Amino acid sequence: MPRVRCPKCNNIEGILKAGIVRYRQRYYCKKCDYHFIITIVKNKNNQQSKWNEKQTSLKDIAQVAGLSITTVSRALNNRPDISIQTRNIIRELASTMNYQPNIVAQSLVKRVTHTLGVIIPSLETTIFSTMLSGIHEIAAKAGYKVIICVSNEKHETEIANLQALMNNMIDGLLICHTNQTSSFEHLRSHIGKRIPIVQFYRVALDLPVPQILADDIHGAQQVTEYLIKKGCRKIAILLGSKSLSISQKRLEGYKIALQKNNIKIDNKLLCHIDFSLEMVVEAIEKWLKLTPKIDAIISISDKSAVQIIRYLKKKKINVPDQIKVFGFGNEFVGEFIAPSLSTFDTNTKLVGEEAAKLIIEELITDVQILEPKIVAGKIIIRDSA
Amino acid sequence: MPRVRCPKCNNIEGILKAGIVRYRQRYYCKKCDYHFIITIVKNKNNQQSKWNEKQTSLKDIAQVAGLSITTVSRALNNRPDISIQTRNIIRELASTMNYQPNIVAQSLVKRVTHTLGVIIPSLETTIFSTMLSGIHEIAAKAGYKVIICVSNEKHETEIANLQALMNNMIDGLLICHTNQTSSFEHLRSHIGKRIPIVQFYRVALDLPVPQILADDIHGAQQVTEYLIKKGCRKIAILLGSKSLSISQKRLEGYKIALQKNNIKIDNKLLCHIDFSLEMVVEAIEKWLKLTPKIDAIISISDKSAVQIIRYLKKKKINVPDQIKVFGFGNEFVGEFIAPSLSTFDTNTKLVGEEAAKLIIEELITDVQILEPKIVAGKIIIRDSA
DNA sequence: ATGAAAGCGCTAACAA
DNA sequence: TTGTTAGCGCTTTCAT
Repeated sequence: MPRVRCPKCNNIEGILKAGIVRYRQRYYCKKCDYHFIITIVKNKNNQQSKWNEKQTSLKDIAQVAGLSITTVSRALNNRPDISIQTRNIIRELASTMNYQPNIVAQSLVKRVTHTLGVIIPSLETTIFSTMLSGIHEIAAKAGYKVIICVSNEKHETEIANLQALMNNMIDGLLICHTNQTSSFEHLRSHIGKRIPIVQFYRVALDLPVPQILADDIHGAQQVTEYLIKKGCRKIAILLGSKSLSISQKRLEGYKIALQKNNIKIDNKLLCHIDFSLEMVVEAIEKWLKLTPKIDAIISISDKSAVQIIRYLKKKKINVPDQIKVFGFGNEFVGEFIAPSLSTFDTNTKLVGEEAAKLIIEELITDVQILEPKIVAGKIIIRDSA
Repeated sequence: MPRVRCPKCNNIEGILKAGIVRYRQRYYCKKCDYHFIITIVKNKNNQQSKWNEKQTSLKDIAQVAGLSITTVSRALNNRPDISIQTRNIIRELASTMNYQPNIVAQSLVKRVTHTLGVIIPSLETTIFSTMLSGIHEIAAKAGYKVIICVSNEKHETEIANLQALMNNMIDGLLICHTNQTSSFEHLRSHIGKRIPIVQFYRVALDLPVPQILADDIHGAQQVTEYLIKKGCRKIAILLGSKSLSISQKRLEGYKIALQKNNIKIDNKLLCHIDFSLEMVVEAIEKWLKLTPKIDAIISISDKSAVQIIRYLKKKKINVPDQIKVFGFGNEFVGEFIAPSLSTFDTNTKLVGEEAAKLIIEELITDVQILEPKIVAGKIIIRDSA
């Protein structure tokens, strides 16, 4: 029995348990023949009102129940080595005292936080928030919390975020790189360490880190082949940063399709941009000056594709008759623009889900799967092509 | 000096410091006349490789430096009461040993996690991810992390999320209620306790909890008045759940505008839905059967508004000539649909930013501002009205 | 079945 | 300027 002091004679010996009253242990002091119940000591410090509302801890419960902290912990954790009686008393007490375990303390001792860190380039782009949604959904199901860091497409912010997360806050990290990220040293120093990492969507292919990819090669290939079948021969393609898997792979798929159909690859038809409206416009203007005229544009994002369509409309260029336009991502807007946008649905939510599954799997089994996983997508034909 | 044991004679007394070699304290044992440097003890447990990569702790640094943990802590926290020399040694050592403070331990002792919890109904709706983006931006600037919980518009999930967050994980909570939330008991029990709460966008108006609102009344009023000015008299309005501030306030603004212009309020023109496409269609179909014919529809969201426009187009009803359509939210899609969507820009990102500012302010100053704060928006006129 | 004690990594009051 | 000690709330051996 833990040390209990008689409130009357202040004696510590000769204190006996004397039944339970309203879930509280009642005591009897032999020396002064006194019955008492230990009441929770209220914090009389009134300066900061909100700190009075201290969370009840195991200690508080233990004190009231007249049991040791250990026993209370065991009861609350459903350990077998405890009598059903005390277990029930403690659980009842915990609920009346509104006990909530302090998970920070739990994390410290267990060295597990059940929290996943996610670094994404933006929250205001549909594909990213959709992937995040997928991640969150799986994480929540598996009992993991999700803590987000937005890099705002800035490499330095990505590095800073990484730094900020790698201090025992998280059990695992999911990362989707910035558009400008071309060096991966910041990641390299964390590979194989305590915290598992998974790259998704935009990944560094040659890094020994598990990765989940959209089906970029096949997607781009399918789209390009479709356009060729429709008679296009001068197909321009708008890409993101050169160092990103997403650009590389889509370019690869594009090239495969052209080669298969014996169409020469024209570097003037390739353009790497960072997706600001100005750069989109700049790219189109450059393309429109070419002869022979281009007859199709594949855009790496639906948002840009939609802007392209609008620009072409303004220039009185008919879509799809003169130029066909194809997007990537199947965002909401594509269905509503006129002409409605043909696009490759990369299944972004599933990409997020798979990424979360992969890392949780690794956390549970401690097995790493380095083979990149590709999430299938599908081509969606609408009016713009 | 902390206890140092001579590796040769295993003696603990008579050990002297003997200079510093490569940032490490060198010792001299008087008894056996032996110089030594303490090396970090490697974990030889090879079962789980990744646990070998234990983070270096203050203790490790202290041991290597031959100083106490306290001193190391002080040096790393830039406390004034430390000699510049040791400070530099320790910092250098920390960086070579790649020290990262364990913020879980810090949180436990400081009782502050620098983490904000956010409960939102969805991540796949632009307004919510935009608000989240605003929250995150401000939080990041103030050095707070953000942990997200998605309620999926389910009341029970909201309750579960709340429960999951209220266990010392977070310093403050930002909540945007579910479409179906009508009882707020789950929140009530946390009001005034240790963790401050801020409601945003969709709030329970009568709860004594700080709140950030979009300018729903004025927004709806402005929109309605604009439509009236354009000659509309039978203006239908599509709303969300009755218990939400957002529906109530927008309805209020709508009614004010009608009353001001002596137009009788017709309950058949009001419709509360949950935003599934089916319900949108159902609502329109009901309205289209009315005589005299409706001449305008105000939708509580741009997404629904866009669906309305498409439906009307399909039914060969001219927008805006026969029926004008107005949305709320100024989402990306509105600019691209034909006819382009007139909308009330609720400035959602700013709503998020203000919510984050409010709670961080409260965390820092411990002052609560219960006066609801309204974030101004602006009406955007395009082709649909 | 229950309790004492150690320890997770860190901070802070008090000593020296 | 530095070290000792206690303690944050919890889990986990090891006794009993």
